[in-house]
Amino acid sequence: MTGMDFPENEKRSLNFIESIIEEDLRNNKNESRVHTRFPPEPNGYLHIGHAKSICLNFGLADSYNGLCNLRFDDTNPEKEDVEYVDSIMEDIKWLGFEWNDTPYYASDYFDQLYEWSVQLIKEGKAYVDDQPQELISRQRGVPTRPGEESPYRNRRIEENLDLFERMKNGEFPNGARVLRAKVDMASPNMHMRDPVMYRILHQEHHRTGNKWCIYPMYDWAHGQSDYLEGITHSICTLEFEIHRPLYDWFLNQLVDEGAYRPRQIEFARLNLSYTVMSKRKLLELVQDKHVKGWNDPRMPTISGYRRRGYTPESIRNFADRIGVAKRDNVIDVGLLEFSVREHLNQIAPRVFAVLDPVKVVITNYPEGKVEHMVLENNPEDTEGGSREVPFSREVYIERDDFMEDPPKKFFRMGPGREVRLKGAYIVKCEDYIKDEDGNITEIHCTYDPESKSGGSGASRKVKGTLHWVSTTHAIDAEIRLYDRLFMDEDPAGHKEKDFKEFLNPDSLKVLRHGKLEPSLKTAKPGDKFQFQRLGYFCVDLDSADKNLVFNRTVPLRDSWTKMNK
RNA sequence: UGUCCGAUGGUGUAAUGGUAGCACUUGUGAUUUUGGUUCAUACAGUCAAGGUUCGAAUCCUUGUCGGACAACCA
Repeated sequence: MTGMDFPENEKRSLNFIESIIEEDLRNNKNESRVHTRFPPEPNGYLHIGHAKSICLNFGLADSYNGLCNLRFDDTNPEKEDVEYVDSIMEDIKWLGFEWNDTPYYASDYFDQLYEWSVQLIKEGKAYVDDQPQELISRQRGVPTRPGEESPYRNRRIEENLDLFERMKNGEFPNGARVLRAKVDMASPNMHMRDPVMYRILHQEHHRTGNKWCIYPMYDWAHGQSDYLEGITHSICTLEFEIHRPLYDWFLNQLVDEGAYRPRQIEFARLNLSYTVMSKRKLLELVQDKHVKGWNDPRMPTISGYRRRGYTPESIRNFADRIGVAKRDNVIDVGLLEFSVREHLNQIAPRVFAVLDPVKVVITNYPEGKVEHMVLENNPEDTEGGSREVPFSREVYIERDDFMEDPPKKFFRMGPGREVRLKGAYIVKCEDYIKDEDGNITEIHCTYDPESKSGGSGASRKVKGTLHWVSTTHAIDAEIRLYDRLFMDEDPAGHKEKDFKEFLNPDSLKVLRHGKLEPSLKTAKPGDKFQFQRLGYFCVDLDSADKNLVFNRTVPLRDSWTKMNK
């Protein structure tokens, strides 16, 4: 793996999974191998929650010189699709990870799983149940009381064998029969009450086509897949904790005591404030066209963040910061944004862009004169170089940067005040013009020729510094200021409500006439910039008219707005 | 009145019987050609009650609170 930005010398303490692994290593368990896996179901795009799991699984394999498989958990053809398979592989690569060997698929094990099922039937540990779903569910009962055994539970082995084969051969319709493991109907753990191993599903599979019409359930497929791949540490989220006894039960039926076997370890999934991360809900947003696709920049998907301008490094650093534990958590989305700013601050060139322009005329600056001001691209990057920005008699500044009657703590332009136009001159506001509605249409300034940046008189200090764009040289661009899409502060708390009530109506604002400095003319899709005082922006490309379009990745940290609250 | 899991500053996460540390947030200050960045500094924590121990966030007991589990989803 490449590009992890952790200082080598920094001593990192172990999280609880690392502690478990190190103990296994000390005990020489499984020949001291470390082999993890990332097992998404290809039924949606990866989101920021998956990023945590990816960083964990691939990161662990990396730090213990082990391997990490990518395995598609494709046991339910009703929801799955190759589009998702492809996007998942793309997103993992983009995050900077490489999976062991080739991608693996649970569907590659359908034959082996079938064979093992036959073996369990022969051993009297599995049976075919003819009852309808509702009845089976009712017999399972409630967690506080023992369940009731199915009348088919003690069916003859030969009959089970025959029925199971006929299930496989397609002799029965969907839902007619299931194969169940004979575990314990009285177990306080509902998952142990004779769980379903196979259901009948006459449904084409995106990889096995029409070969199968019975498909294994998660519990019957997952641990066995881990075993077949030589996984040592099967790391999953907390909701599978209660499945672990069943995970172990199945393995115990197939594997001798003391032999190699995988071990399931659970951690708390990521919850992000203001962010909905349920695949079901995200799918609904896509299908109902609230967003333009899974990679809409407002989506908390990996591909959405990528398009919005997040970097893989920042997401990996975020994953490292939030840590791993078993306690339920809600991480402030501000921490993700901090991680993004932190990285973008190092790599993104500063440029001038004016989103809400008002014209400034420098009355004592010669008409027609143009000076090319030299500006540092990035003060955080000594090798970032510099560029020339044309300056002339008329420039745009941000409407917010002028106040007719400014309060004391406002450092920017106001009548009679002096400010510096960054990289150029100190100007003084002499006058301004308003239209009949009271809107300011033009500001008149004079400039101090001695104050040119880099010149002998440049040391004079003024309170404020403004960004600007020469009116005759400015280029236009569409600039999208994305806001948080979801208002859902506690995703877990509102699960019964329609989450769409929490959609933020301001989540997409388009400013069609941003004025940009001319160097941006050559910007390419994916290029990232800091628009001074406005935030970090990433070039999207509007496929329709090839106009320059910028997505705001994240606003700057803004203490000015805080001061005014 | 089931089983399993969890509980450390506002939010997260370390300390594995021996100094409760780190990050984000927040406050203050310094630097600054953007009020950003950077740096310094401050505030703030072991759910409760017992027990074991020279010593407990850590081990034990009880309680409280929170989460997960009753799909032919994963």
